[in-house]
Amino acid sequence: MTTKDTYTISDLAKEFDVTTRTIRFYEAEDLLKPARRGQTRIFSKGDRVRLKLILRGKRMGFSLAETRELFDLYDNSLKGSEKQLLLMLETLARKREQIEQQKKDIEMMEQEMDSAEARCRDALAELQKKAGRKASSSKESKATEAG
Amino acid sequence: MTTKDTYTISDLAKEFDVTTRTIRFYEAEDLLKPARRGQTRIFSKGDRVRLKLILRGKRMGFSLAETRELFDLYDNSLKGSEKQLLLMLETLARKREQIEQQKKDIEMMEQEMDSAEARCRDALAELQKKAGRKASSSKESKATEAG
DNA sequence: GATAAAGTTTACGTAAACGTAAAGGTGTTT
DNA sequence: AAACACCTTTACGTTTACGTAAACTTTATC
Repeated sequence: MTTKDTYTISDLAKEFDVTTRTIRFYEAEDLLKPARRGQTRIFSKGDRVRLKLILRGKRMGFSLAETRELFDLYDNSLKGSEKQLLLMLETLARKREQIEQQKKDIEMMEQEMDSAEARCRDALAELQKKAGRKASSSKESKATEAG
Repeated sequence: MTTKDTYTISDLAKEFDVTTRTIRFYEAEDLLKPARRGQTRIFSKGDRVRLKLILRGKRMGFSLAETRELFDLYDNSLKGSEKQLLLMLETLARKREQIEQQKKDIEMMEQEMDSAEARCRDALAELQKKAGRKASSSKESKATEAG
């Protein structure tokens, strides 16, 4: 085998930098369904992937309910009646719109961060110019130009 | 003037589909600082932009605290000591990393949605093929091919 | 076989982000 | 001036997503 194929709760907690409480909470919310050996939870590779997806959802601003909805989509994309499948396609379409909005949001935020950073660097340069004049009036001065 | 240049609280609430309670909450959290005429809040164009930014932050999964931090960056990008400005640049860099991660997250999620949608459509086609056979055995059948 | 380390359940606590309701001021329109 | 719409503050309630602590069992190790 390439890697381990089962994990303890603290294995995953360490790997993904969450607490065991968090992982147990996700199980209580039916987002994870680890096997048991006696009382002890045993996580499979699939469980590990699930956890990774939950945390990705969090980074994207999804609630656990939304992530659960996505899991249902993935899990049931082969089952269900025609009506169910059509509903799923609609849900997928809505999620796609949401993602498209996020992309726009990200673009705009990047532009604003660019401009904030530019202003910030200008202000810094200004400060250093003043400091430079002060230094040259008391001692020596270096080149004014910067690469 | 091109558009209105002041707004009531319910103007903004309607435009952005939030409650007035939400807007008042943002003011209490110092994310908005509307003017007052007597007791009544009067929102400027700047306030309106702020609100838009807050809601964009929400869509991106930012907490109000994170959004406030960004506001501070924008507002203070021209002020502060050299040390402060350098700290701001670091904060900006961290935000950029966060955004980069989000882009990756979005890409992967899109791939998964593609595959979920494909499976979904396959399952649908399968169902319709069966329905087609059933129909043809009792009555007539239409073309099997789909555009 | 003691004891420490990691696992478990149960249960109360908490921060964030509002919802909801009460009680009242302002203003305008019929 | 009565009624209605919209504004305000104050304050307690609610949901989500865990944190924290207590009490207990199972597993590893010396």
